[in-house]
Formats: sequence, structure tokens, C-alpha cells
Amino acid sequence: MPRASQRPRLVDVAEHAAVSLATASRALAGRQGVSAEVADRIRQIARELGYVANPYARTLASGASSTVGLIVHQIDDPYFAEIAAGVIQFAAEQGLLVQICQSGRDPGYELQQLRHLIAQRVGIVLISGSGYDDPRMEVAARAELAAFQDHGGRAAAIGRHALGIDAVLPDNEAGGFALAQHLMDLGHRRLAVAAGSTGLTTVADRLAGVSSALRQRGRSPADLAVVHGDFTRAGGRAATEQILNDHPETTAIIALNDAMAMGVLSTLRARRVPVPARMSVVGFDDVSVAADLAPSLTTIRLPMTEMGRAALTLALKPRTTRPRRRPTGHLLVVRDSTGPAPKT
Amino acid sequence: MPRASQRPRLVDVAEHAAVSLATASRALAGRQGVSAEVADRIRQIARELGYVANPYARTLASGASSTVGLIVHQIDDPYFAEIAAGVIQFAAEQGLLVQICQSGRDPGYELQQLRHLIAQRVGIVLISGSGYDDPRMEVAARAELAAFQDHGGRAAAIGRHALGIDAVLPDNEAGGFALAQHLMDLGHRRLAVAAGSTGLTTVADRLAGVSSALRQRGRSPADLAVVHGDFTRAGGRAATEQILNDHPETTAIIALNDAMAMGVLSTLRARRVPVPARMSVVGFDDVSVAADLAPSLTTIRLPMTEMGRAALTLALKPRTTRPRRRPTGHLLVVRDSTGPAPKT
DNA sequence: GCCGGTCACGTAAGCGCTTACGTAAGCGCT
DNA sequence: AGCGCTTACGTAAGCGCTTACGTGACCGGC
Repeated sequence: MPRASQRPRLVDVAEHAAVSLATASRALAGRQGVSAEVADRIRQIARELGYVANPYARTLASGASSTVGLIVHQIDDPYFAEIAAGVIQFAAEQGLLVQICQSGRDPGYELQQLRHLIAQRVGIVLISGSGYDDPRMEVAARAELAAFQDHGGRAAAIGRHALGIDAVLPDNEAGGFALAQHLMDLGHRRLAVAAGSTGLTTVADRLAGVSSALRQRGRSPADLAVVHGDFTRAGGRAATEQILNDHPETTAIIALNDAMAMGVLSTLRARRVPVPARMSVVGFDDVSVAADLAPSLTTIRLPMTEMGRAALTLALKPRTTRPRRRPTGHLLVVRDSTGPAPKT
Repeated sequence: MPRASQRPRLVDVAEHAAVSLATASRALAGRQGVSAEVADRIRQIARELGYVANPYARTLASGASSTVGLIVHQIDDPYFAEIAAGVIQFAAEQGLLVQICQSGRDPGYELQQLRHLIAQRVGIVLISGSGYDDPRMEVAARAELAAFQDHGGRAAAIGRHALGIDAVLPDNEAGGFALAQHLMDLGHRRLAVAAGSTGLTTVADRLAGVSSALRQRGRSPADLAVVHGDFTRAGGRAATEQILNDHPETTAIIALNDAMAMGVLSTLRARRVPVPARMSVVGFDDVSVAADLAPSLTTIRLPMTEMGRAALTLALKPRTTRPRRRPTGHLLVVRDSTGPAPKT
């Protein structure tokens, strides 16, 4: 394992400036108690020496860590990659570093990663991705986060509620509503949903929006076929097979995220089902490839990169008594994968 | 900024076990100088107390940091996301944490990020993505890395040479060769290359492979139209416009990475050029969406996730006098985006 | 029986920083 | 002049670990 290098230390700066360690520290931290001239001189010398504080020493002494831990389901899922990009970019602007953990959509492993991050003394925890419908895990995570925040840590969630921490919340329900409405406006009557795993709150919320749109139009829930699968491209493929087999009257498939939608499109192509002539397809998230698919995907745009920034912004603010909730807004983006329902 | 929590410390463990700090430290580090029974007892007590060492204190005292810094161009580019997934996963298995920085394909900013990581005292630096054809930056980065390693740090590169550090090197040239060969085997005579920015070594290497395949078949370089653009989907779109305008006789486009290939496909679709009937398209990397595009993309598979693991593996081994180079192998994956050259 | 050599463990000196507290100087006020 | 207050700085005590060195017990060999 590596050893530390011979970089200039704070004492070196202090010596060059002929002041004490304390004064140098205060000057560089921008704290008051140092005259403006002295502070300027110290900062100047630090710059000349190329001094950069040792974050380990700093954290040890002050107890205040400046690294942020980010938990995602899978970093190579574009949804999380875009969120991570936002977090990393904003963190870099703030001089913070980001440590990333993958939970692999496993609640138990996620909890373990969370504990690991906290044990590693990160100052801020950001936890992204759908919550789980597993009360034990959610309660445990909630407790862990509460204790973390009680000891001065800060935490924020992206896309999940019920964690008792500040949260950036995508308009899952409204988005689902808008998608169903769009399809019904096009004349579709038999809809199918390629839903992610039961047990993911995001899935439940988006689905609720879809159902609610149907209800509003006086459609029976029987008009809606819901098929569950993994929240991935492979899951979308499997769901499509099942929809084609079990619900052949379907004219539009609502995939509850873009990854599944890509699987849906892929299988429809393989089965030679023309989109949108014979079958319309919509996704959710608007990951950046969605516009470049063939056909380009109608979907709900979520500002993932912004969401990452927003979550970190929340976490950088002091804690409030009641956790804040920041909705993201959403936008229906109509592209080539949806069209009028086929005449029968 | 957060304050440290009230977690158990090493003294607590030592007290419970009625041994000294030193003994407790040695036992938990698995170092010798402690009898087996005492060591077991200490480890047992640590487990019961839920003791986890404070990495800041540990690093400060030992000078050996156990976090790895990973520099990527853009985390929301699937190529880098998959590499990052491999690094993070393997790091988690080793109990290491990964800090990620984005360079945004800007050599200057990349150098800055590199310095930042080193200043933050990471123990290992992993630097991924194409190198730049900018001697000043490369020399500076090289010097920075050499100094870092001389002070005990470890570094490895993914997909770039000339940095004087261990490297995992994709078969860029051989891959380019295989792609061109595949297309020529299908009867294509007028090829165009949608190349990334000049100045990226990856672009140069892949292009060299293509040229070399043409030369081997006795084709003149004039048969190859090379158009440069950003190494992104947008760059692929722009390059395609230019190819269609300036080189209408082209029957096959070689995109030098999958991102560009997606842009190529997208523009061809918009211009109603049938693929592969009228135009064949190949990519490079085999990012996971490549198989789900329409048409699915013929490309060169690189084991990105494996490459991430391999780089960290190299960095965990002690340094050798001459930097190691580990080739990745490659595989031509033929899918639906390539077909026989159209009869004229 | 004594000596050098292990071995198991304790003592204590840091690692580089932050910060509570102490102090001396300068100010305005009575 | 004396008081208390503020300001600008220094002193020194840690933060929680690692590790060089010290020490006593024990062992084998002469």
C-alpha cells in the first residue's frame, strides 16, 4: 500500500509566513480572527508552495468529512449514470469528491453499502433509485440514516421517499398519468404495461398514475394488462413476449422505464411487429439514447442530471426538522414510437 | 459540515480485550506479534462492538490510503459507465472505495483532476479513456504520475499507453483491422470512417487498423473517406451528414466507437437510407445497448467491465521496473447492421 | 547457571490538521 | 487612570490510528 508523499504541509506555509499554525489554518479556512493583510499573505504563500490540505488530517481533526457517498443500483444503467454525472459535476465545482457504490438492486446489499459508507465517515450520503417494498430493509435503512444525521451527517434521496431524509422526487405518478392519457388520446383502448419488479416503489407509483388516467376516462382496470419483469432491457424483452402471447389484443405498451422500453422495441422488431403502425410503445425517463432509437422513443423526460445536482444541493443545506421534498417536474416527449391506434 | 459520530474506537476494543492499543491494532491488521488466541479474542470483540476503523485516522497514521481514484471522460457514456462498474464492483470486493472524476475529454481539465486526486491522497489512480495527441499535457500527466508512484502511489491506465504506467490496452488496431476486413469480405469497396476527434490516440489506433486492412488487400487509401467529429452520438450524426454529402458513393460506414455508430444509424434513418441494404454500419466497443438497436449493431466487443477489474488488479500488484501492458483481446460481433454491398 | 535470541506485548511518539483557550494590545468609556 | 470589551494572534491539546522501540518472559545451548 502506498505511502504519503513529500508535499508541503501547513507548517511549511506557516513558517514561510512567519505565523503560527493556528493563524495559517484560520487564514486558509477563511475564518475570521486574522487581519486581511496577513490572511492575504498566507494565502499567497500557500499558492506559491502548491499547498493543498491533507484531507485525512483535516477530517480527523475537525470531524467534518467533505466526501460524498453516492449509492446507485447500477452505474452502467444510463438512468443512474446520468444522475451520477450530475452529482460528480456539481461536487467537483464544490471541491468535494464522490465515492460511488452499487447496490445491484438488492435491498440487503444496499443496506450493507450504506453502512459501509457511513463507517467510512463520508460526510454526505446520497441514495438514488427506487425504494423497496420490503418494510424491514426500509426501516433499517431509515434508522441508519437517522442515526447518521443525528451525528451530524447529511443525507438525501433521489427518487425515493419514506426514508425520512430530504428527497428529490420525480413525478412518477403524473408521468404515468400523462403517458396513459397520450395513448388514449391516440385512440388506444387495450394497453399493456411492462412493469419493473413488484416491490419497487417507483414501479408502483408510475403504475398508479397509469391506472388513475384510465379511471378518469371511465375505463375499466380490465383494459390494462400489467406484466412484471426486471427493470432492465432483458426484463422488457421478457415482458413483451408475455404480452404478445397473453394479451394479443394490445395496441400499446407502456414500459415503466426506458431500459424496459428498449427491450420492448427490440423484441417487437424481432417478432416483426411494426411500431407504431401495429403497436405503440412508450418509455419513462428519457435517457439520452431514447432519441436515437429506431423508432425514437416517446417517453417522459426526467432531468436526471439536474436531479443529481439538486440532491447534493439539498444535502449541503442544513437539516430541517421535517425532511424537504423537491419535485422534479416532468415532460411528455412525443417521438416516433407512438401513433394512432390501428383500425381494426 | 458534518461532525464525526460516536462510533466505537480502537481504544474501546483494546479496553474490552484488556490489551494495549498496539496489540489491538496488530491483531486487526492481521500482522504478527500477537498470539493466535489473543488475536482471535480481539477480532471477536471488535465484531461484537461493530468496530470499523476510521479510515482518516488510519491513513493519516500510516500514510497508506486505500481509496482509488478513477478518471473517466464522462460517466454517462456507456463505455465509461461499464468500465466504472467493473472497477467499483471489484473495489467493493477488496474493501476499497472508488472516487470518480470526469475530465470531459479536456486534457487540461483532466490534468487538473489528476492533480486533485493526488492532492487528496488517494492511494491508487486509474485513468481511463483515450490519450491525447497533445505532447505537453501527456508529458505533464506522465510526470505527475511518475512522482506519484515514486512516493508510493500506484497507477494504471485503461485504453491509453504512453503514460509510463501499467496499462490495460484494448486491441484497437486489430479491431479496426477486423472491421474493415469484414466489410471488404461483404464486397464493400467504398468505405467511410466516422472518426472521433483528431488528437485522440484511440482514434488514431483504430484508424490505423482500418488502413492497414485496406493496404493488405491492395486497396488505395483513396478508397477510404475519413471524417472527423466528436466521439459522441452527435459527432456521429454530423459525420454522417458529411459523408452522405461529400462521398455519396460510400456503401459502408465504420464508426470508431458505438456512440458515433448510434448517431450514424440515427441520421441514416432520418435520411431514409436503408441499413444494411443500402449502407452497412459498424461500431466499436459493443456497449450493451448495441445489441438492442435497430438494426442491431455489428461491432467489436471489448470487455469493458473486465478491463476495469483488470486495471485495478494491476494497480494492486507491486510496481515493476517496466510498466506492464495487458492486451484485452477483441471479438468481431456480426449483427444486422452489416450486409453485402449493394449491387450497382 | 548464564547468555543471546525469540516472542508477545506495552509505551509512546508521531501523522497533519483544527480549535478551545490564553494573552497582549488597542479601544472607548466613566 | 482604570475598567471591560474587542481584535489578532500564539500555545497546546487533541482527532484515532500506526509503528519504532523497549521490556520482560521464556527457551535452548554451552
